[in-house]
Amino acid sequence: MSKEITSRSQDYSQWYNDLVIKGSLADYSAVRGCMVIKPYGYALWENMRDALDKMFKDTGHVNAYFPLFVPKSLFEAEEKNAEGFAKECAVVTHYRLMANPDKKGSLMVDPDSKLEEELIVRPTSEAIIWNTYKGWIQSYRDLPLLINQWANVVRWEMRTRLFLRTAEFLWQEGHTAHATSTEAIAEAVQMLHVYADFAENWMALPVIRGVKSESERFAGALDTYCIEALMQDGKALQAGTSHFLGQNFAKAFDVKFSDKENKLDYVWATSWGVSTRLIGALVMAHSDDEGLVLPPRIAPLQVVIVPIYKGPEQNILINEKAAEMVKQLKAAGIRVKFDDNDNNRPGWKFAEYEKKGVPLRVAIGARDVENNSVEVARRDTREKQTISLDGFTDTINALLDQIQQAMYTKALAFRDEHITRVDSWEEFQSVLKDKTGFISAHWDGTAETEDKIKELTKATIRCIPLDNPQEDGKCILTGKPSTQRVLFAQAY
RNA sequence: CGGGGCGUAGCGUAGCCCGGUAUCGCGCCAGGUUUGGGACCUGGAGGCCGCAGGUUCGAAUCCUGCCGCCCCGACCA
Repeated sequence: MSKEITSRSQDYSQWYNDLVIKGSLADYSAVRGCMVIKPYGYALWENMRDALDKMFKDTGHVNAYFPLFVPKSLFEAEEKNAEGFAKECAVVTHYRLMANPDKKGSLMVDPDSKLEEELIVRPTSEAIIWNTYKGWIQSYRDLPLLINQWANVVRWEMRTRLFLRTAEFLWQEGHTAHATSTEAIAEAVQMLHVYADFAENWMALPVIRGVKSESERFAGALDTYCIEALMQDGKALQAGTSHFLGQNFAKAFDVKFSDKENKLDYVWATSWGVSTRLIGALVMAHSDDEGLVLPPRIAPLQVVIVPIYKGPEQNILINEKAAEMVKQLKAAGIRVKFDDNDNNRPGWKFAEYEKKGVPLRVAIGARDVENNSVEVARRDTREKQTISLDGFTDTINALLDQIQQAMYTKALAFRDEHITRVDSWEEFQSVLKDKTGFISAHWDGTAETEDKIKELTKATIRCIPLDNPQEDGKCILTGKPSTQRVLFAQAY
């Protein structure tokens, strides 16, 4: 990692934007606060989506789709939820345009097309979904209801950043209904572990599993479980959340079921989601100054083969060899591209695929064909080695596994180095300022103290880790008694 | 909504203070030589200098208004 990104300079924003844009993941769009996800970035998202989707299905969930628009009356039904999102909603008030009589060639909203009831563009779908579930659930036999949807949502943020906080983003949201509180909590926790599993094993991104403090909790939830990751600049990023919603939404939308004893009760709910923000996490956790570094398991391209030749004879010879390699790799399920584009020279291609974070680059030239070998360069370490074409596919597979593992190990080491146990307020401030990262410290458990710390340092409680060891201590700020340490950090 | 910065070719920019036919790089097009770490040569295309108004013989440059973008705050379950 370079000095540029270890310090929290003002250039960090620029560094991040360059990675995303020059890595061909996404770009700013003509719509304020919204981004265009480019084909390469979308292919990455598809790989992430497919892996997650399989994990959801393996845990018994099915996919469905609900409307983009939420009538205001439904939106406001769950009071806390509505209040939490009210300040960032896009609202549809009219359904028609007309020619502007005062300005030729321009359109205006037709005042006669005003909607009787405004439609909220979903910032999240609890309301519309629970209104639907009301008609689907009568008996304990209808439970549990385990549904996920892949969708876009809109949150009208004042300031946006590519992937991390855009006005519109893609995500999945699971919404489940259960007969008992215990079962719903188990579901919320299970999905948290699914997310953590995905982050660690697919994205090579170590995360801390925890629960949010009351003031950081999802609006309308009784508990918010979360995974928290650490970025290379020492700031934390909430990478996924899973909420135990209690009976709040069931009560707001009157969703009751008869149990085995024919007693009526409200159902218990969860919701959980991860978004394209994960791509931002990926970029900030692994990239270096040469560009993106993508973990092999989700990289759109795992291997790129670059031919190096002088003259058409060599070209033909190398192309034949490369075609053979591509065939072998594809047969082994490896995502490979042979870049035989003659417009760009090898050096240009090397740099290009490094920016895009392709895990392995294979260079093949005349001398390689002669030696029955190729040169392989790892993106994560930038090491090059010459390998034999005998057992080529196995070697590549092994290298991809090694890269996946090494990226995780490296990120984990960085993360662990940046969890600091702190017992004094002075140290708390100096660690935040100089070392950055997570701080494990005692807290008196009050929202007032949490607010005060945020005001003084911009650090918030990221989570209370699951299975957090209990120990007596004194609050870092107030000195009041505390029973456990919690994790603080400045966050995205 | 406050504070700062910026709008000049597809992208990145110089010129603005001190007014006089818009600079350079990348990219693009054509041809050729090249190809083991972002090649080179030659030729070429591409501009309402953010928009509107004003001052002036003359405005990218000065003045006024507007619009847009970026950064820092506020905001971000």
